[in-house]
Amino acid sequence: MQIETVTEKQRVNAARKLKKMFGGIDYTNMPHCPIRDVMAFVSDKWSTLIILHLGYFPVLRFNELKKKVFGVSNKVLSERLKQLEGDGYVQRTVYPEVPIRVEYNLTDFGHSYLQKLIELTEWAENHKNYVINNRENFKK
Amino acid sequence: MQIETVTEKQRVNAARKLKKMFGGIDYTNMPHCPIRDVMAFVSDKWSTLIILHLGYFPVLRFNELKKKVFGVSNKVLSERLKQLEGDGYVQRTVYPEVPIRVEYNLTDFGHSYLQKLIELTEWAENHKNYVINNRENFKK
DNA sequence: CTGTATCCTCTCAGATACTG
DNA sequence: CAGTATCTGAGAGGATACAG
Repeated sequence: MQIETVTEKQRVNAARKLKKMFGGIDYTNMPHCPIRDVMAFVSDKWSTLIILHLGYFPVLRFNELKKKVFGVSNKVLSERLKQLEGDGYVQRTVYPEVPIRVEYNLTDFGHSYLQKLIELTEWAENHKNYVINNRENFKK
Repeated sequence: MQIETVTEKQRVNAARKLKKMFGGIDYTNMPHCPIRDVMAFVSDKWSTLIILHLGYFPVLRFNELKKKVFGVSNKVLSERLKQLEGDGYVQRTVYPEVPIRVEYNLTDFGHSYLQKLIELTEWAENHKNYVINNRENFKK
């Protein structure tokens, strides 16, 4: 697979942004690092899967999500949905019928995040084989 | 904080990409989902921190990394570096001096990934306060 | 200096049963 | 249907000591 070259201009730009990110960090006294908070929140497998699925299926109910997001347990799905709702990514709508019906969909903010997530997923898809290849050769 | 609006065009585009991603998925028989593999590999806290640091400091030795990537243990740092090397993100160079010197730096592929990571981190930085705000209000 | 080996803790998540 | 409650196990990761 061909790896697209990162141009000099891109690298300079990256360096500038990194400097902005790292600039204020004091390694000797760092109760919590902003970058770290941010990465922790991005890096939850189930949350990202939930958001991607709600991107593809605009509205889903609890048990529909449970089927789509294969392998997730009641507990974790419930926890993550509450968290995603609390953070503003997901809207939860209750229809007080019998039996009760609850629908989930992305908010505008959720869609904004979805864009980033798709970009990342695309990148990963495109380079998956390259990584797998490397990994195989490295073992030898 | 102002959330930038996701345009209709962007949403349509996202839907198209999601369709491509989700299109081939059979929920009834899915030993492993490609999206999932991909997300798992993206979503390791220590790996992302290592890559971001190697983006900012072009070359780092083992113990330097250990100081910068605050809180990481020998074991985990060593594991992740081996993995990142094996996958092709990081180059490891040994100088057989006494005492031995080992240097780590990003490969071109690593820089390509770094670009994506920075974009994501920037997004997260920009929306951090919005999320924290939501979270506070949700508790009430 | 750059790791590896070992042990040990402790969280997270899966399974199951149950409730409004 | 949409979750909550409880229990349990696996496994990730921290601390420490040690090796090349």
